[in-house]
Amino acid sequence: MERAFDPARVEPRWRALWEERSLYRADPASDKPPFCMVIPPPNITGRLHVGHGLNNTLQDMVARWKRMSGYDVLWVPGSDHASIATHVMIERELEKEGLTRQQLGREKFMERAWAWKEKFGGEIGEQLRRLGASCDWSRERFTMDPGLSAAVREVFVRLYEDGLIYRDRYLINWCPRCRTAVSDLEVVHKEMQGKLWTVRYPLEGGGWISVATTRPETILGDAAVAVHPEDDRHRAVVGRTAIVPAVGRRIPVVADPFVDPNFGTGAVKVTPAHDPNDFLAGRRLGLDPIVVMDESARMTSEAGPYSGMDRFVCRERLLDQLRSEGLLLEEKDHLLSLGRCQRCDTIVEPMISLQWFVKIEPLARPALEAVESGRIRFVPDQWRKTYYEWMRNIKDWCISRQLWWGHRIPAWYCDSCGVTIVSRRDPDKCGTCGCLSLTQDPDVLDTWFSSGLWAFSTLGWPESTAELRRYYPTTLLVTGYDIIFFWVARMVMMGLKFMDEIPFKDVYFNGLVRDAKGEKISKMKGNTVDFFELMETYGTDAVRLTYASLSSPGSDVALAPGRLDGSRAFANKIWNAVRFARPHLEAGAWSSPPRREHLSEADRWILSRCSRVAQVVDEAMESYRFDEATAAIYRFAWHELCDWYLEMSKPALAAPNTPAGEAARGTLGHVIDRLLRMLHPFMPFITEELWQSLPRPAGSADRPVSIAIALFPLREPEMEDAAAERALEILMEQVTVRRNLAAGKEALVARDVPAHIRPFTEEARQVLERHRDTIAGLTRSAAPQIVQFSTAREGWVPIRGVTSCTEFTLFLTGGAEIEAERARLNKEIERLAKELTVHEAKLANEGFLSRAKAEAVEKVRAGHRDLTDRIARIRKTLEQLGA
RNA sequence: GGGCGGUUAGCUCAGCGGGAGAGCACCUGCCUUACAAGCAGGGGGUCACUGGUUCAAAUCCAGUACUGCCCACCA
Repeated sequence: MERAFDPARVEPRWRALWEERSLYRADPASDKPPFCMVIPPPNITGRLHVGHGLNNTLQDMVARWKRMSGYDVLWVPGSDHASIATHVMIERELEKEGLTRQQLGREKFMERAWAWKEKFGGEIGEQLRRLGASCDWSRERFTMDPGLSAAVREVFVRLYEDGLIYRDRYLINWCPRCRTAVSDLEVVHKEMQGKLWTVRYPLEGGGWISVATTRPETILGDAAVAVHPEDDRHRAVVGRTAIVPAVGRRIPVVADPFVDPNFGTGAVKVTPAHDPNDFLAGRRLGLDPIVVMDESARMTSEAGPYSGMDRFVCRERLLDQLRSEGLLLEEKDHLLSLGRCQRCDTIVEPMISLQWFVKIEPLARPALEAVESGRIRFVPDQWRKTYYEWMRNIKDWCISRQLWWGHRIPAWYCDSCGVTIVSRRDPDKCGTCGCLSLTQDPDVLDTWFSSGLWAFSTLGWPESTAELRRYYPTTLLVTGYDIIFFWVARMVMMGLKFMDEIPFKDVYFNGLVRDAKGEKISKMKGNTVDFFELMETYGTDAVRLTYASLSSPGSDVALAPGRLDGSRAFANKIWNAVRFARPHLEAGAWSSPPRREHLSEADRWILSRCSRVAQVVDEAMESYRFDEATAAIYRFAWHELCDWYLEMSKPALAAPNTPAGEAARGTLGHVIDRLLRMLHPFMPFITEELWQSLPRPAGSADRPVSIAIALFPLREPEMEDAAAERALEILMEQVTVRRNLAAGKEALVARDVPAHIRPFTEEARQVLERHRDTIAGLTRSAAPQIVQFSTAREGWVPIRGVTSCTEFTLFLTGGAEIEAERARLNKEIERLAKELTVHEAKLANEGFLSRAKAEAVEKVRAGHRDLTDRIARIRKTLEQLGA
């Protein structure tokens, strides 16, 4: 067995076994209690990234833990067609070929999209397996597979029949690059330095009124100028007619309270076709919208001389014209928040358009209640507020997209009478006029429409399947907080509407993954971390452990190399602990749990600790404290089992045929076995490898084929032993103080001169009497004497340390050796003092620091501190020598 | 403009009413027959600031300052 853990050699083997044996297959007929999660389906737009890594690692930890705890676990895997996101990816490819999707045509485009899906959809599965994800692959779903498409259609029709889906001409967000409507959520607002222009509109019959705008090109679509009804400055102009510059349109000056009299000039241009506020104002005031931009954001014929021009070119030209006509009064910098397309970053344009909407309020009300009442629990709790905030101010959801990749809207329009037919089955004729010529709506649905159904559509809805009956509502959803509105909220609404039941009981929101410096990872910044390289470098288990150890509720996860290093070191530590244990376990029979009669105090101590840690881990998992669970195991494995127990039990293990040896062997086997099992959800590969490599205890039933289906360790009250724990605390304290006293004075510590321990209590005395040899072994020295008074010894120098229950006296060699050591140390101080002088001079010379030099100086300072420290330490040793 | 977080050792983070902690980095000594990705020891923090509550505050309350994120139609 190799001296170091090599993940690359170990991981593939177990992935194969897990797959072959279908270990993660759920069984609706099982008599175990069900536990179900649906994966947040990754988009088929590309490879998984570190964020997916975190999300799926946490899910897998819960899945494995629950499976080992006796649940029938169903973790449904799958992927999302990601309508608009996939469009953007494919269109980027097309662009390289000099094509647009319109040139390619709908059919050809769909072929490409399906090919894309085949490629990336498949890779997603591979990548999840690579991570060790214990999904039920036999139940893998895709948002556009036939079953889910049927669910989408059923939902659309039912919502339509219930009057919750309607079609309307309304002002929506339009992405001119994607050439589709997008929902409010798909618009990302970014602050930018822009300009605010003040423009003068002539009034008919003389005079003028000036208005401010950040988008001058919309002037061409103005339908009115509005002022506040109470604004005295403008009272006189209300009712008069203004002339729109450049196009000469005559528009009214109106009064409406939506105008803020304190902003700009107090008068505002009204462009009902291209601004949300103005759209509503226009409806209120009965103004006709004038559409001046088309679907590519080029100016329409309504824009007169600017017709056919790009919106931003038009802006500049128009400004030139206004300037030359003396109508541009002012131009100043203005901070503005620009809406951009979430997927392609193009500046979106508010546009009037005929779209399908979901009337959301009736769906939102029960969804709000489900969380308020606690039927659905959010972890961490703080996200409830965010959810409430959004739900209480929710607006109708624009669900139609002028795209091709997605679920086509099941609506047909009669070519002769124009009636709309929404139907579960494709209609062949118009039910109203009998006409045979019907045209299906060309649009597809927002990608989130289908993901909103994911919790039940993946289980077979609208069919009443065994899965649906058994696993719905699902138990837990693990997802990122960035899709709380996009996805979580919509699943709650859809679940309640169509299943009449919440979609999940708990929602755990994992953090965002950030880079080593804690900064948000983005392609723009160029600080992306390749997830697969990460696993390559550190091993999947170490990456998983790092994710878990950094997952404290409500905080993001920074991929700090230090943490990853620590996890990798831990994997190696476990590897070597088992490498040490294996020959002993192979040397003779052992039973688990070990027979009690010959157990040493150390045995009883580690068994007791093992039980307590199992309980801590189980409780931590129950409350989704992955950080606490892994910290408890880490500490136990490294700092209790390895640092103390393995060292203490070596003498007993060396004598396998004695009762003590057998007891130690049994203890070791028992504890290692349980450690591996409790660690398995976090580090599945290494634990499987090691667990499989161990001989099984005598007389045990056949071992499960995989540790993944072994039982998760629980507390064993009969193993808990407070007396042994207390005794070991005393013992460890003595060893530590002995090491402490000797540290740095190795030359002066006599191995053959016993130390004295003066116990303060009878309890301590008894413990120490029992463990004199253990102390000797762990400190590589002679056994200490347990004394009532520590007496001075001729020719030896005592140094003393006090513990909670003893005074520990260590004797150093006396006389000549001390003098020699003193001389050596004095010389060392001299040398360091010289070095220190140099440092001080350097620091003094710095005077004014250029910023660039600051770092170098900081280094010198650190060196300075170190030197000072070292001198102080040596002085301390000298003092002790003098004592 | 609203809302939610964060500010603890050089770095990444736990702790959230009585002892200031972990991993990494750093320093010292060790290749001790599981592990040098290791062992043993060590240094390092007015727990952002101010005020309040309390016998007691990193921890509770109020405010301040930075900082991150979400939401929002102010032209």
